[in-house]
Amino acid sequence: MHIYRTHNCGELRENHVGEVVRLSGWVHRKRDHGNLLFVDLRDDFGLTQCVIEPKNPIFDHVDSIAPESVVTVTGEVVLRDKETINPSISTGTIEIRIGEFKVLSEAEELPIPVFGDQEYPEELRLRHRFLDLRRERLHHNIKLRAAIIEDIRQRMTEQGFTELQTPILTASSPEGARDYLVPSRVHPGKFYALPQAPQQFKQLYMVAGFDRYFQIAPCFRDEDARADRSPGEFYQLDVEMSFVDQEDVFNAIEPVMHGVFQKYSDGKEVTPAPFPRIAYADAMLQFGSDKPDLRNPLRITDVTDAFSGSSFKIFSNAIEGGAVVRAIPAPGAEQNPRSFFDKMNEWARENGWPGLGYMVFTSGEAKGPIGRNLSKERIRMIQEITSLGDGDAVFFACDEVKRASELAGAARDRLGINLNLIDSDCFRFCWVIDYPMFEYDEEKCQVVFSHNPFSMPQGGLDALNKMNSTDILGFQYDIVCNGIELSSGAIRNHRPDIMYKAFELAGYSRADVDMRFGGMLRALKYGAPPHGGIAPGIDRIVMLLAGEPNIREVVAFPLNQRAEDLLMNAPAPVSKSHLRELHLRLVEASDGDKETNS
RNA sequence: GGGGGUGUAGCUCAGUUUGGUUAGAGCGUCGGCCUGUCACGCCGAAGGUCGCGAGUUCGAGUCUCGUCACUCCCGCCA
Repeated sequence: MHIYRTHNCGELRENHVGEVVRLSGWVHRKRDHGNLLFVDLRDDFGLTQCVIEPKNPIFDHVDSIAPESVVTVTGEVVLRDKETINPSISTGTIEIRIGEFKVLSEAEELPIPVFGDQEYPEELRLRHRFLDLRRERLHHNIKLRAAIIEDIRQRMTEQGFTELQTPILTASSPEGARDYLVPSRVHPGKFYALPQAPQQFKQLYMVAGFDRYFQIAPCFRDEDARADRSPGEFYQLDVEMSFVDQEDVFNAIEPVMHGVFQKYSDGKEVTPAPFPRIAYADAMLQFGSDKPDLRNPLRITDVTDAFSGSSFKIFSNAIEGGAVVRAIPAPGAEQNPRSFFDKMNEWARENGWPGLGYMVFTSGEAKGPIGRNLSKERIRMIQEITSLGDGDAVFFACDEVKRASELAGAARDRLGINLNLIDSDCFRFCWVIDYPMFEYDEEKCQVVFSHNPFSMPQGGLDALNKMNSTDILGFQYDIVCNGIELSSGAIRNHRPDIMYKAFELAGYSRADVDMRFGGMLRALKYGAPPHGGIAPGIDRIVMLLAGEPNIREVVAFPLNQRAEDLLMNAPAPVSKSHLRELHLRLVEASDGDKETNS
């Protein structure tokens, strides 16, 4: 008989009755009836009930074992009585009569129990992650993550993608997020950087003639955390394809995303391919966001014309000053008390907006302070544009374009929740396309890349030469699911002449570009195929499918919000000799330093 | 860097609004009882720097100020 086990804890059935078996696992739970003791034994595969009676000489030994100790149980599989069958576990028709009981590893009193679904503080959970990972929720999430990654690999491979590796120690990238730096021992004063994404390497693979690349790639960015953003590191399904246009990328990715979500969505409806495509400008208008949540049926409309030159002076004056008015519908909201509408306005003001006007349509009239100041024709115009009528209400966001969009988008989210309009039982995908290539940075007072500088501008060199730079669109796209941005992607700029021109518009000289992107440019000068790709975030995909509100719930060993590893104690100070070897000297931060740095 | 929330037993939380006797409950732990449980049940016990510091007061878990930790958001994330 094997020293540890003949079966696992989720394996035994009625057909094993009569066999003497050996199981090893954790003591999940004990139920002591005085003259009868039940021990639930748990491993990765399941739970098996073991039982012992006091006439057995080892009863006291078994009785005294602490929960979560690791033990080996040897004994006969016996059938349970009909009335003691437990249908909620796979091994519920049998139990093991304990013959031998060996303790492999005793557990001390637990800082967090493994049994039960009580919530515990995250700090405690992170410090004892190995215990938290034993618990059902995290254990399930991590196994789900593994299954999803395996499934993605299979789907990508089947579609003719080749899984290729890229370096972890590489060069700092001048655009984008803050890098994690690694000092070089061999080259005093010089540093490697961890890749923010394998962006340039995957393009180099295309140039090297590998037609379709993918990788479950680690990415490192030194940025502050959010609920859906792990600090430090995260994983992307990194994809790049040769000789493709935007539609080819969509056609390659849609079946993978749809397939994975369909398989692991637990019956929830998934948007069938092709996913809706929404132009960036339309997304900003209709959803007030570049990551529209299509589960929310509300659509924002522009009603500036209905207020322009009207006697509702607050809006008409603002419009003369360049403002727009966006309407957020609240269908069926008429029955709500006045406080419902006032609270929305209050919320907008609390968040720094001038306010949120509203109108309630009832028995052919528009009630509310705005309705009284507006002519019948204008009210009819608003009803027409918003497709609203009696019984409905509408909110108005009046501000300059960007801020009005933002407010309308936030109000749309809020109304969707308050009016209970969100269908939570589905995964709604869309593509957001036609991103502007450049935008004007108010602080820097110059045109900057609004997305990925390596993207191909729509219209190519012609557009860069002739168009107003902020009007130029890029072959850039995002894939969004339930309001969460899963990925950005683009058709890349594979032409050095177009690259120089694009960077020139963003204020880089030819010499700048040569210095910063020399490797990439050199590659493009010796025959580069047109190519493009995308990189959906693995952690966010798992988060959506696991139904978790926080990305740390689907990462086995996450850093906390301040980018610390509480289990391994990182980051940590290093010895002087270690620093010396790397040609580093620590500088105490004085007050003066702090001021000049901040 | 900024804003919000939280901080009371090992853990989850009540008590803070309106300052007033010995700060409570559940889970866990420990002890006792219990032959069919699977969130076993019953009885009992131990367990507290009310995050920390200062202040107001005859008196502070409760009020004020400061500070720290965690978390959510803004900034940031080509």
